[in-house]
Amino acid sequence: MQLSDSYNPSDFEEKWYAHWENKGYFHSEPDEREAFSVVIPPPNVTGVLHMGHMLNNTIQDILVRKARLDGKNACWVPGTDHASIATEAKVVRLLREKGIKKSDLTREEFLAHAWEWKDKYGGIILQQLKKLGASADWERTAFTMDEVRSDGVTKVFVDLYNKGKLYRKLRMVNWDPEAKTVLSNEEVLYKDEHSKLYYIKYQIEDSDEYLEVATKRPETIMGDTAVAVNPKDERYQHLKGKRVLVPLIGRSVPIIFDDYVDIEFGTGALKVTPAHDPNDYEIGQRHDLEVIATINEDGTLNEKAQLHIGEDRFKARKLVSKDLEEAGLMLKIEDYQSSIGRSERTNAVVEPMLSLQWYVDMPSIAKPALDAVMSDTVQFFPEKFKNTYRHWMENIRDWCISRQLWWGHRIPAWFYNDEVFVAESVEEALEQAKEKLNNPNLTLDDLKQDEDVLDTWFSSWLWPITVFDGFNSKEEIDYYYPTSVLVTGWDIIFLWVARMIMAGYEWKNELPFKHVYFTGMVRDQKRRKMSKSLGNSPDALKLIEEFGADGVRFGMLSCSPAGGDLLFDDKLCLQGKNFCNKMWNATKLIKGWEIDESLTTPIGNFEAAQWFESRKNQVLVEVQANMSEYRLSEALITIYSFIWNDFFSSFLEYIKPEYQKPIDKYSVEKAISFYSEICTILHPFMPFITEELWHVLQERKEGEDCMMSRYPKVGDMDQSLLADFDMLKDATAKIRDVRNKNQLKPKDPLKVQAKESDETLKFLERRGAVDLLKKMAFLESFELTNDDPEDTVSFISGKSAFHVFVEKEINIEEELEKAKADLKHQEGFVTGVEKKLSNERFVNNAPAAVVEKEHKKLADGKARIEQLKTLIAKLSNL
RNA sequence: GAGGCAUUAGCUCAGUUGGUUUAGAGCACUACCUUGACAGGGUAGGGGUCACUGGUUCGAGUCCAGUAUGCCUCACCA
Repeated sequence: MQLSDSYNPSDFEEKWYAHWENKGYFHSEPDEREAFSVVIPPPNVTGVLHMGHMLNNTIQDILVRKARLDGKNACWVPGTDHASIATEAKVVRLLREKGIKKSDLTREEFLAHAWEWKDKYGGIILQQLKKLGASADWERTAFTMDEVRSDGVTKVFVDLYNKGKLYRKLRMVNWDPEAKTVLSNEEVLYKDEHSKLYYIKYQIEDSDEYLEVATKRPETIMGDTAVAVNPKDERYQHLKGKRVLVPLIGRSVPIIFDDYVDIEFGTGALKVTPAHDPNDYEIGQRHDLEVIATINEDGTLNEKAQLHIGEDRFKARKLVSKDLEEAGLMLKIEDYQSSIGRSERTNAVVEPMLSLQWYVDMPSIAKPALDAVMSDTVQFFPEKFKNTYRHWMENIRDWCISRQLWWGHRIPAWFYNDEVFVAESVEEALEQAKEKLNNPNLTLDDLKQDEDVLDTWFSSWLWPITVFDGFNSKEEIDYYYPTSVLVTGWDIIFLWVARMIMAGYEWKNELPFKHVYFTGMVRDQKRRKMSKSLGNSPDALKLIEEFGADGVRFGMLSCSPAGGDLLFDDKLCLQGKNFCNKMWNATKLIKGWEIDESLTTPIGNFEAAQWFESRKNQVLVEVQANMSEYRLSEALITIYSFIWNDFFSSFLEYIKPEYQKPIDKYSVEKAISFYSEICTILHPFMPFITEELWHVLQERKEGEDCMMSRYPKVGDMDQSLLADFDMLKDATAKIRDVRNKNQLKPKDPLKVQAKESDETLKFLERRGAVDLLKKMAFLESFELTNDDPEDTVSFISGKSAFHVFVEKEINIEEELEKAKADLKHQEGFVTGVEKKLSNERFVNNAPAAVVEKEHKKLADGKARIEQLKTLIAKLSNL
């Protein structure tokens, strides 16, 4: 394959993705290999790709591709969820634009529209994931509302009901007046917002006295059915048995005494509106108060409010406030900060309402799930989320799962008058009804199915089971379950992660995944969460267009510690793209070399290859350690600097022939085989460029693709060789520095002598490394000496002095100063070590290896000091 | 109100169960380098008393306690 002149990702990214897909590389079937399975956190079917998805799916792809390269049977199941509220809202809006009102449609008609929309636009996000390189098994694409997944939902609902872990109850709920549905606690987001505290006078019945009450919500006073004070409150003892009149409407309500009331807060008197406040409702229950609901499902006041009927609750607040002022009943209005709950999906202020809903008894299923995480059976990365998880699980509350919507799984419960029958089908429900009611004449028409659907999460929590058809067949679920790792954001730890673990234990009696990797939240440079409304989120597809998928993947990953925030910056993608460009050019260099088979391999090249092999093994160990702890960012940086520094800057420079001279065959073959291994090592992170270069580097057989290659195994590391090459690198850098500081040309040949020592003697024996030092530092000679030559610029490498003969006036002052500073540093170092070693308790208590290391540090330090002192003496005499 | 997490170079972060030549990386910065794979580049360099105060230990960026600052989660008083 030919290489074009410059790196241009759009030239080949689509080509390779199509190639992989056509070859069926993404598809997995159970076999005898070890399985590595991952289920995608199903994105909302209405969604489009944003930065969070990019990060999350890049990470999954890295893990899956790595597992594949390790020879595992990798299976990444993609799919979407039906996003009840969001999708229904979207479809309602689209219909409205066409002039169709939802209320004019039957349920069936509406659902037909919704499905039409879903089939046409749903799942765009999955197509977008392909641009990112996601190696998901598209043949397995699942949807929470398809047949298999729906079937699981029904089975689970019926099962929980039969086990007595699911029930229907009248309760104060979180109502979303915009979506006109109830929400679970987890779908309500609380934030401090500015509001006002209104101080209102309630006249005491048959008296001129007033009782002052503070409230945030004057528009609810028409629903008041009592005013409460604390029984210990001295101020109100005389009001026992008295009643007050609700302002504006004049209803007479009792003054009640309840411990709940805080004497310190406000006026110490609380208006009680049982229909519209959870705490008031409980007080109402205790005191047997009337419940007067004054607010409609859509947040407007109803006729029970008597005033401002039909007005929205916020407008009504202003109107009632004005009424009160006009009536002289408003004492004062204070600014006030308080926590306001809003719907996660619609952002509407949640209205507490009394409503009959279905609930799952969570405490009854939570324990195994809590234990699994606390014992690390299910392991969290990072670990700190165990705390959050435990806290929630130990205080878990029942889960409200019904929703007043049409788009979703309809609740499998049928009513006959007040009797309810829960079954997998209406026929079964009918059988139950006939038996229970002892009425064989009942027909299907007599039963009326619950109108509501289930919370979307009630299908998502089964995802790791249902994507493998785990409620119906054994083959796949036994092979792929439990899945290997779940990659998701910590923001849905309760909404999704905890519930999946509970479902896993409830129905599979087993964990759903072994590891959970919590990604960070993608934020902008000002640490703001990226959001549509702020407009601070870059267009994901445009980014890919600009930097290439590999560049974007690099950018996302190079700054994403697990669980921490990710401060996204375009520049990181640019760095990724530049890295690709560098790899491209290095390939051009290698492919441009002319091979002369008659040339013998220089010993330097030979040793360089041996060194690189050892260095590679070091890196592999490091990468493996990082990957196994999900330190992906570090793994990538390790690989990045290995490629750039060790392979390009060192190895290729070591073996590079002189300009326009040919190279020996061995060196090129080594370069190509190393580069191929590098492609495999980097492939999980940057799949496209590595596949492209893999094929450019050498002709490959059909099916011999980088994506399906094998990850290199860790081999031996020659520590002595590595040490010699460290000296080579260090000495080269320092000689170059001498050139820089003395304005010597990079290629003026220099003479260098090193003081004879055990390490320099050893280095000299490494003939190839010596050759390379001469080559890299442009030396005309390098030899050992026992003298301390004059007229040289000197430095210390390791513990040995190196002398560079510069044919130039030396700035003695500067050299002396530098040497003295270095000496001071070294002396401080040695003093520290000596102190340690003179401490008997250290020598006696520390492990032998540590003590020995300290001895070596001391000896090396002393050797350096000696060299420096000699150098200083020499300079001082000049 | 309860709990959690953080504080390391100008910025963003590593520092893997306390011991690897008295703290690392990327970006940013400085100097020099441009007809040679690559200026989307090369070569080298400067920059940190690891928030503060005590303690444990032979040894602390790493463990403990307290202080300060910041962030987050949960539960909430109208």
